[in-house]
Amino acid sequence: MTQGSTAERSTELEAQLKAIASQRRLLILEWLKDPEANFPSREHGDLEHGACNLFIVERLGVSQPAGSRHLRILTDAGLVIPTRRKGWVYYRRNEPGIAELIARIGEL
Amino acid sequence: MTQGSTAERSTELEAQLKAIASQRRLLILEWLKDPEANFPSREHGDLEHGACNLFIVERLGVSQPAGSRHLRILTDAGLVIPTRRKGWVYYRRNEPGIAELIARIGEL
DNA sequence: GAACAAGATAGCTATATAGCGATATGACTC
DNA sequence: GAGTCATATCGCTATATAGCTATCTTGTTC
Repeated sequence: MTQGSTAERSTELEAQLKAIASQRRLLILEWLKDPEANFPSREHGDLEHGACNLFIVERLGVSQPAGSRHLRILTDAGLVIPTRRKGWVYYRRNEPGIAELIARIGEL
Repeated sequence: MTQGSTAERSTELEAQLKAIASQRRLLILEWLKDPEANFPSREHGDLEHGACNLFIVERLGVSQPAGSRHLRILTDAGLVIPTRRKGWVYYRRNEPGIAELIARIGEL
């Protein structure tokens, strides 16, 4: 059984809903739809893996720790995927995860 | 213009997401899919208008004020519709509102 | 219109969330 | 392997949310 109980699934859904119930995190998800358009390239090919944490934090206009936590909440909810490369962490949308959340909300 | 600004719409979306990012409120919406099955009838024909506040509070297992606030949050978010009748308030799902929210989340 | 009952609001406490600055961790670079 | 830079975590404060009891408001009934 890779599937949790109903209660666990409910709690997970609640966590995912809380993850997107934030203006800043909605913005992050929106920006990550098109990293090339929304963020500078740190080096050739970076944007394949999404946007550098550094630029997300900067664009959010919050402190680095605050941005880091928003990204952690999105990561824990399975909505973005971090990729470590060189000294940086790049974040991209987890499209299957997002699609699954949308499907579950569709059952409301 | 009946439509608010983008910022207002975003804030409204955030409020709606926060409204459903709660186990208790998700339960209320679920129960209201079938008031007849989930709640006793207060008098003939009541359930057309949804479930009586009283029974929702009781089934939630929280105090009356706590239940009242949950219902207010759902009402403010446009997800349920209250109907006052005799001494009671009945709540039913606002299906168009829920559908609109689902559609907006689908754009995530 | 007096009595009563349902629901909303007020005032409070406890917990959760979001922000910050400071610091620890981890990974490149030399 | 020492230094440095990006990111994560810690410790704190401020605000938001959720619960309670007590009380106010409102609508119904007699």
